[in-house]
Amino acid sequence: MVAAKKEQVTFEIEKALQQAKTKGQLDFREMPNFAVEIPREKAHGDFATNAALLLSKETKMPPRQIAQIILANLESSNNNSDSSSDSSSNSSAAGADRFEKVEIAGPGFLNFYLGTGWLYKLVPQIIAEDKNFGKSSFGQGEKVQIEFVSANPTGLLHMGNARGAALGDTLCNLLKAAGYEVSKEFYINDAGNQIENFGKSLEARYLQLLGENVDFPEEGYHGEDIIETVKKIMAEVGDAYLKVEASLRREFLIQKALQEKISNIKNDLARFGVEYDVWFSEQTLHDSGAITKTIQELQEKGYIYEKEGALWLKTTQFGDEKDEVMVRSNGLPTYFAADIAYHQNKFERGFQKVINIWGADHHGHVARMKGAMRALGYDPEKLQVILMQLVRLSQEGEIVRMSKRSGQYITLAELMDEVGRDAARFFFVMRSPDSHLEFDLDLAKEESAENPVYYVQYAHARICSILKASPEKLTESGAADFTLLKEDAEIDLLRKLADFPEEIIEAAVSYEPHRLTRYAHDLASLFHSFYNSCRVLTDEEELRKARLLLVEATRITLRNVLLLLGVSTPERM
RNA sequence: ACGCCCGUAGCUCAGUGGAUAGAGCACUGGCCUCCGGAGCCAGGUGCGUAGGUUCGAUUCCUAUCGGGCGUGCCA
Repeated sequence: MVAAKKEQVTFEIEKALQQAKTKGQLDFREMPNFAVEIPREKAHGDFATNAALLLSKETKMPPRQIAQIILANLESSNNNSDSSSDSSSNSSAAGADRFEKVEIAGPGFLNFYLGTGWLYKLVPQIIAEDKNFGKSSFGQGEKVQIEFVSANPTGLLHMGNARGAALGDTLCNLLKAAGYEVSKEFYINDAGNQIENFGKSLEARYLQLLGENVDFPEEGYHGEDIIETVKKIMAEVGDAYLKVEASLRREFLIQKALQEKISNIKNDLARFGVEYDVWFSEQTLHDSGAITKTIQELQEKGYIYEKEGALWLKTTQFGDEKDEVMVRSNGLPTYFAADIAYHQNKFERGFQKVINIWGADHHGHVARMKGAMRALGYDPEKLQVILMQLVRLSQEGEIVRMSKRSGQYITLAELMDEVGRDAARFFFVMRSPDSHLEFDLDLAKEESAENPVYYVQYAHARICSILKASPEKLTESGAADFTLLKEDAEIDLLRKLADFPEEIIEAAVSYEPHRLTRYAHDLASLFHSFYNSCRVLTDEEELRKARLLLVEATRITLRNVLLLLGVSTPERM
């Protein structure tokens, strides 16, 4: 709705510029790339453009004078349209869509005032669209694959994984709402070195629990959870693997433990509201020969050479500081080689866009991976990596150091126990991925009104309460005279509701889920203000009906945005 | 040493090549005969520093300082 208005404004300005050029009033070669935006200040109208400022240099004229010319041409084209529509039986419908007024302001901005007519059509539209309000076909069904979390199955999910989960899942919801076809994927690193390590750690714990005196591997996983896992396995098989060959024992423990770990991860993520479409095993890439095939392909294209018994990829050709090993001298492919094969596999599956959410500690990997994709003949632009900065945990004013090796970290499960899913998800998505998110455990634990998620949910619950208390059911008052909604608080609320579909598109295309929490908070805030200045259940029947429907439209929008965020929508709190 | 990210109010963070840079928390003072006070309204010396590009820079560029991360035949 807003988008349509914006297009109209853009179109009118272009028409006016063209007209001025034709008349010889303005001299420019190409249509300037002017902006049409919703001004920060309400006093600056519904839309504003900087077209005159941009043309100042080329035309060698003062911006305000240019604005004056544009304005004059806007008016004359408006008049033309008006006179043509006058011949129709009723010109007021067309007139309502036209600008109420256009002003020159500041250094040369043109401010457009639309009036309120178009806003009054909004409420019934939102109510009719209901769960679909906000959705669009912007993405035109483009197939997008998004991989996130992909935590090593050797441990539990930590805060960084939780941030990735919240961001990734919300981004998926956003992209779907914006008309993309999205597939969510978790890449299971169930092969390679860390699995070897995992096996050694499991074995050591197993033998220790059976009373054997063995050292724990230096590079092993020291976490308590490994012991728990081994205990569970022992409850099933006892000491049956005490005296078997070490490699068999290790293999058994690895398989059992992986099963248990992955199932834990799945459960924790599901509890966090995240369900994947695909769980992709790295091991399958080894088993199917996909990695070998990828390496061969790179070799044939001349990107691979041998040195000191290892195969190297010429990543320096892609701007890397040094080349990377693909196959170690012991014959085993590296994680990097597997990851290239994995990404090739993604493109082979026909995705037009492939998104990864990685921790910032992997940033060195981005250029290499994009380079590898180009080497394989794919457009690296289609691979989008969202880097998120690491989560800092603070408690009692101190930064808590987290390390997977040492097993010192707060898990996703613990986080949900303490602060709940709603608060955790909202909190993680609230910050831009670029920010070093500081998670204050004490504050989060408090579960008090300090958490912004309650503020938004409270608005929703409050609305539900009003609707319940209403003397008439909404269906009885489907129609209303919305022009009765004249208060500033009402108009502000309507404008915010109108923004929602475009807000989704912008958040989706810029991969910025945090815009959504901002929108949710702003909308809740405008509702609370409205609530305090306008009584909904007033004795004036017509006004009551109009306000009830406005409130219902607000409820729908709040619910839809919370749904996108994966946050619950309580009717009572 | 080099590379990437960040530096905005007391704290945690938004934001933009444009008009008077915002929110939450904290602090102070108001607002319930009335739909939920987990609410509303009012209150602020802030864009790390120095140059440059521009009609206009907090935003873009360069340098510099401070913090985080990375630079493995680990993942």
